[in-house]
Amino acid sequence: MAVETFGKSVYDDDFDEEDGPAIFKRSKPTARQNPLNPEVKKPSSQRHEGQSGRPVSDIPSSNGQNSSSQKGKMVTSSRASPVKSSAATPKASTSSIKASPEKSSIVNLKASNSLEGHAKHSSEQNRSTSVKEEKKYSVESNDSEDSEDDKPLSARLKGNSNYTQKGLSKPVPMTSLSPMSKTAVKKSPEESDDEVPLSSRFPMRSNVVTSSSKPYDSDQKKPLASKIQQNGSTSRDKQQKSSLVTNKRPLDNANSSGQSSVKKTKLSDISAPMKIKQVSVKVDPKADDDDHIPIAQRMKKTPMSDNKSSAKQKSVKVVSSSFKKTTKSSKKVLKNSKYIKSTKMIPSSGDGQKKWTTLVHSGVIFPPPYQRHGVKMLYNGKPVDLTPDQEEVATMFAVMKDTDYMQKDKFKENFWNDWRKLLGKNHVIQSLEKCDFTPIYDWYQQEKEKKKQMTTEEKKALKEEKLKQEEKYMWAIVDGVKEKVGNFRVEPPGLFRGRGEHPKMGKLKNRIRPSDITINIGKDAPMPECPIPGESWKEVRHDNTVTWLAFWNDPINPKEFKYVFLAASSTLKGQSDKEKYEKARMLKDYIQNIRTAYTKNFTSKDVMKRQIAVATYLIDKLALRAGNEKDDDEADTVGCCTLKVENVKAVAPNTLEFNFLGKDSIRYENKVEVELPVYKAIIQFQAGKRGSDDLFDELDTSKLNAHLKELMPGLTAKVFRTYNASITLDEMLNRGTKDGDVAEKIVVYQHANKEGLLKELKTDLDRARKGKPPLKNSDGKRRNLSPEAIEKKIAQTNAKIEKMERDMKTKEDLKTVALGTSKINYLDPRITVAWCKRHEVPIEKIFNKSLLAKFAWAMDVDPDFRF
DNA sequence: TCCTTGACTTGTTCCTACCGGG
DNA sequence: CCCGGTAGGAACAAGTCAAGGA
Repeated sequence: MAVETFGKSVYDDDFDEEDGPAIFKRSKPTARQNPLNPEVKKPSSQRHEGQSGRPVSDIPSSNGQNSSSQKGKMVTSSRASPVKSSAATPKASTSSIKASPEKSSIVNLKASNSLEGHAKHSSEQNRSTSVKEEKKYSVESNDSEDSEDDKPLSARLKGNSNYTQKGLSKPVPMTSLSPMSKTAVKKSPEESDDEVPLSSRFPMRSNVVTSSSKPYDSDQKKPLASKIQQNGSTSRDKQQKSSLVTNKRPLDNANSSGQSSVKKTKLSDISAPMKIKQVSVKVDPKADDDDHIPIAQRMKKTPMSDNKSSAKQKSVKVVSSSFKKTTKSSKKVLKNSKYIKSTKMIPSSGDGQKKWTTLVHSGVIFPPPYQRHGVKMLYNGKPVDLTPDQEEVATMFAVMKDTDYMQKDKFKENFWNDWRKLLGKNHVIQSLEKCDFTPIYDWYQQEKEKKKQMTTEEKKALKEEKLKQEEKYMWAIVDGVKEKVGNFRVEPPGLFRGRGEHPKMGKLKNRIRPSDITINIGKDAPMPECPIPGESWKEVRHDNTVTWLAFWNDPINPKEFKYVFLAASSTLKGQSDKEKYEKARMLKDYIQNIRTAYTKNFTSKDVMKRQIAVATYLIDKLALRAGNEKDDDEADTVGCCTLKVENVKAVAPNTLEFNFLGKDSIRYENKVEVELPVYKAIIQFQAGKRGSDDLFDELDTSKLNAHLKELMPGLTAKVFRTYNASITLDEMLNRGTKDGDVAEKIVVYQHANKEGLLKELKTDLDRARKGKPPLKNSDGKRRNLSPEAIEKKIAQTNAKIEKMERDMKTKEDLKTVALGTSKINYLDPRITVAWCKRHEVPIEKIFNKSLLAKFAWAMDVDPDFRF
C-alpha cells in the first residue's frame, strides 16, 4: 500500500500529477511518518514554546504594492444600501431563481403546516392557495435583494420544478413542498420506515446524555443501512456520525477510528482506484500545478490519525456518548464496503482532539515592503510632501476614490483619525476636506493601465517569478502527506472594508510583521525561517489539537484572529466537511420528531420553551441563521435569536413579515404565512415591548443550541441549513432523474431567464415604435436601439434559446443545477456524485476543479447513496 | 451562569484569465 | 484578433459554536 510511496510523494511535486495508481495516502497511522522527521512523535498535544525563528532569508522582493489598491466598483450592489428595492437588478428581474426563494418560503410554510398540524391531505388545498400567493409575493420580494441569502436555502435549491405542470407559464420553484413537507409528506413512502421508527425511538434519544451510545447506534443503523446499501461508506458514515456529533473539540476520544483504521486503509487503497475510473472522475492533467495531488490519490488518504491517545471524555452532555458506540458499528461496516474510499476518511476527529501527528510547513509569506511612488497629493491646492508611511496610507485612500465607501462619513472619519496619527499634530494637513488625492489616484490608474498593457509573455514571467517565491509556502506536510495551504500570504495593510454600516470601516489595517505571528508546527519539524531579516516570530507552538498553521491578531479587532489554514482540498478540511454532512444526514432521522416537538411547544406555557419552539421553527422553515449576540463595534445585524420586535410584523390573519439586516448586512425581507400558533406566539412575544427590544427575550444561541442538543447529539442551528439544502437536492435529483427531468428542468430554467430578457426587449420594441425612449432594463444600462435592432435582438435571443435547448438535451449538461458557489457549503457532494454515477454523467461536468479537489472525499460514494 | 476567547465555517466581493462571438 | 461577459479563485469579512474562566 501506499506507504512506500511516501517519501517521494511528499517531496516531489510532480509526483501527484501522475495519476497512476499512485497511492499515496496515508495509510495507517503508524505508517505514516514523515520522512523528514522520521521519528514519529508522540501525541502530546500541548503547546510548547518554540524557539523563535531566525530571520534570514528571502524577502519578497517584488515591488511593494499595496494590495489596498483594489478599487473598484464595489459595493454598488444592493449591499451598500440595504434598503434597495428596485426590481431593476439584473438578478431580480431575470431569475426565477432568486425570486423564488422567497416565494417558496411562503409556500413552504403552508405545506409544512399541513404536515405538522393537520392532516396531510390538507396540504393539497393549501398548495393551490399558495401558488397564487407565490405570485403575489414574488413580485414584492424579488426586488428586495439580490443576494440569495435572504431566501431559504431549500427554496433556492429547488429552483424550478414542478410547477410547470400546473399551468404556470414560468417555472416556479418547486417550493411548494417545503423541505419539511417533502420529507414528511412526500417522501414518506420510501422513507417511511425510517421515519416511523424514529419517532418511537425519539424519546430515548433525546436525553441521552452520557450514556448514550445506544440511542444513536441503534437507530442509526437502521435507517441508514436500509437506505444505503452495502456501501462501505455507510458504515463509515455511521462512524463518522458519531464522531461528528461529538465535535471536534470535545471529542472524546477515541478509539473508534483507531481500531479499524488499518483495515480501512487497505480497502480504500485498493478500491479507490477502481472506482474512480468507473465514475470517470479524473483529474485534469493540467491541473497539476495547483493541486498536485490527484484526486484519486487524495481520496485515499486516510487521515486517521491513529488512535488518539488521549481520550478525553468530556462530560459534555449528551453528545459524546453517542459517538462512542458508533465505533462498533463502524467496524462492521467496513467489511462489506466496496466503496471504501469515503470510508477511508476516518474521522480522525474521533480521536478527540488530536488533529495531526506531524506537521511541517514553511510559515507565511509577507507582502513586499511599501515602495513609494513619490506622487504628491494636494492640500489646499498645493502639493504636499509625505513620508513613505504617510504616503502609503494616503494611497490606500486615494485608490478607493470611486467606491461607495467615499460616500460614507464613517469611513472617512475613521480613515482620517488613523491617518492623522501618522501625519502628526503639526502637519500641514489639518483636514481631510482640503485634501485632493487625485494625483495619486491618477498615478494608480496609470499603473493599472501599464499592467494591462503588458504582453502575455511579460505577464507570464511575472507570474512565474511570483510562483517561484511562493512555492515553498504553498505546501504543508501533514502526517506525511503533502497538502495545500490555504492562505499563506499575510494580509497586506489596507483600509478596513467592513460591510454594511460597520463602525470600523475605513480604519487602517496595519502591516503585519513577523513579531505579530504565531506559528504552529510539528515539534520535530524544521522551524520556518522568518522571511524578514532581523525579525522573528512572535511565538512558535506545537499544538496538534488545532489545524491552523499560523495566526495573528486582527489589527482592526485585536480580540480576533486571522488564521492560516490548510486549503479546502486538504484531508483535514475534507474530513470535517464530511462530518458536517454526516451530522446533517443524521438530522434526517430526527427531524420528524423535532418538528413534532416544536409544533407542540408553540403553545407551551413556559415562555422560554415557546420561544425556543418558534425560533427553531423559523430556523427550520426559513433557514434563518442562529443569530449570536454582537458587540457594539460591529455592524448591527441580526439572526434568529437576535431578532428585534421591529423586524417582524404580524399581519392578520397569519402572515409574518420579516425585515432585517442579516449576515453581511444583507437585508432579509420576506412575507410568510405561518401556522396560527406561531403567529399568535409572535404577537405575544412582541406584546408590551418596544421595537428595538429583543423578540426572543428569553433566548440566545447557547440556550437554543443546548436545547437542540437534547433532541439530537451535536445538533445546532446551522445544521438545519445543511440538512434542508441537501435533502432538497437529493429529492430533486432523484425525483427528476427518472425521466430525464433534470436536464429538462435546466432548460426550463434557462428558458425562463431568457424569456425575461425577451419580455424586456419586446417592451422596448413597443416603446420604440411609439417613439418613446426605452425603459431601463435590469442591468441598468439600456441601449437605445432602433425597432429593427430590437427585433433583431429578439430573433437572436430566440435562436439562442433554441440552441440552448438543443445543447441541453444532447449534452445533458447539468452544471447549472443550482450549485452556486456559496451553496456548495450546504450540499452534500455525495448526493451529486452518486447521482452522476447512476446516470453516467461525468462528475467533472458538474464540479469544477476546485470543487473536485474539495470534494475528493466524496468521490467514492456508493451510487445508491441517498442523503 | 455568564462572558470571553478561540477555532473554524460561511459568504461576499474583487480580480483575472478564459471563452465565444463579431 | 479584439472584446465584453463570466467562471473561478483569492481575499477577507462575518458568522457559528464550544471551551474555559470568572
